[in-house]
Amino acid sequence: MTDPFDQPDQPDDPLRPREAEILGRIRDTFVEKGFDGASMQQLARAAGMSVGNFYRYFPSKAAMVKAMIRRDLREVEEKFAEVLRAPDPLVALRCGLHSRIAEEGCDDGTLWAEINAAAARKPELAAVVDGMECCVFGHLLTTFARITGFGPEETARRFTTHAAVAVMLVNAVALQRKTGGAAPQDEIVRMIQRLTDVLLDEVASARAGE
Amino acid sequence: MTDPFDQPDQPDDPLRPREAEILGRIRDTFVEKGFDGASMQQLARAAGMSVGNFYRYFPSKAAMVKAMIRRDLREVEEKFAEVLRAPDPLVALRCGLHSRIAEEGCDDGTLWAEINAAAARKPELAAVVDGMECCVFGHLLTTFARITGFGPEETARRFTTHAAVAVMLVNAVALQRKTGGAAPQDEIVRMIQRLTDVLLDEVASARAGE
DNA sequence: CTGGCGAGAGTGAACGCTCATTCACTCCAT
DNA sequence: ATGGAGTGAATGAGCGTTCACTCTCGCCAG
Repeated sequence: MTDPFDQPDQPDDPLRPREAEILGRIRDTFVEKGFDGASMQQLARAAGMSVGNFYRYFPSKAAMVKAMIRRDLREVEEKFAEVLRAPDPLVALRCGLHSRIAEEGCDDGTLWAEINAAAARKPELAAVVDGMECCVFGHLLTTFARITGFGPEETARRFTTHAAVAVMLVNAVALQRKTGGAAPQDEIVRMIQRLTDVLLDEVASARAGE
Repeated sequence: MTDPFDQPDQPDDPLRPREAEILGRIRDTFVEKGFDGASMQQLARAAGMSVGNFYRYFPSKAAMVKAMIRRDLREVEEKFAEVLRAPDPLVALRCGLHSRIAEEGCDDGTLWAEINAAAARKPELAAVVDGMECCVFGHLLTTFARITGFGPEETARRFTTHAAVAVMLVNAVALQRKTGGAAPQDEIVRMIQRLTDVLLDEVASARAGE
């Protein structure tokens, strides 16, 4: 637990291609077996290599999850950058949220549920997850600021809760297990999208100087 | 996996007091270590007894979770019965949902996240969780029917999605890990309550014969 | 009153197994 | 020949599960 290898925690380390490839290969194993359930030998086999060699790339399960989260975060940041570049950020954000909610149905959700559950008891994971959420928060608030015309601190004062709840809604869809068929998935998606619209409308209707 | 001991799966078996007491003692261990993370010897120690004796009460971890879920379900059914007895079921339901959302902050959430993650890969658990959700669904729809005056099948046709999303919102609050302080918990709670109100208002505004 | 008996609660060492982690080793391109 | 990539047997800790055992009652025959 002393983690002497943990120094290269620079948020900008570029995740070399080999690591990324391995991450892609072991994903399914994590989804199927869970964080505690997946053994290092199973993960190594899934990655197509021996245990010993596997340790050269990821010294622990936590390290893998960290890498996964960092990779996902990178994608999300890309999306936010696009939104800010768009001519109408409100429309772009709404559209981005909608498609994120619609996509989230796949087993991304299972993986995320697993990571969240694991984070609840491994503090080092919790730190990474918190870092990610905090970062998403920041981007969301920046976008809100652009939309409303408020300054950063005024935006934070008014809309931090909106941002938090928006994140929760996206997570909620992701975490939803496939219910036996009680309600059709696409209708649920549409309704959640409508609820996010309620939040965005509140933000948009508070434009500065109106 | 043959589960010959599983016959007493009658949904109405009364969960004898000793089992209930043990459940109360091991709860925290499950919360701290997770489903796979908590070992039988740890759980037995938490229950204040030896491993051997522990097996006399719960032949597997899944059995414990089943018992926990059944106990929770019993409480929820009690609440729904109250709502239906109330003079104005809409008000009672709204109030019940609100307080459920407000209470859900404690580590109930962690436990539920754990159970959900575990259910994603242990089919026998998934069955129990599905059973519970399905049951909650049913009660919610019954209440909706009472509120609107529609028949059961018409209510289901119109409002199954509303029920599903309401359940999701409650879960979302429960699953929320304590974020470092990005947004104050009570404001988030209030906003989620407002979103459930959006759903309930839609249901209520569709009263039959208006 | 008493002695013995059986049932239920409780014990913890022991079994076979899987796990995370290490390490002496081999390849092979440079 | 050097060093990075890769191997897989070995180690020891910890796991779920079992089982032979003890302890403590209440009960009834004598």
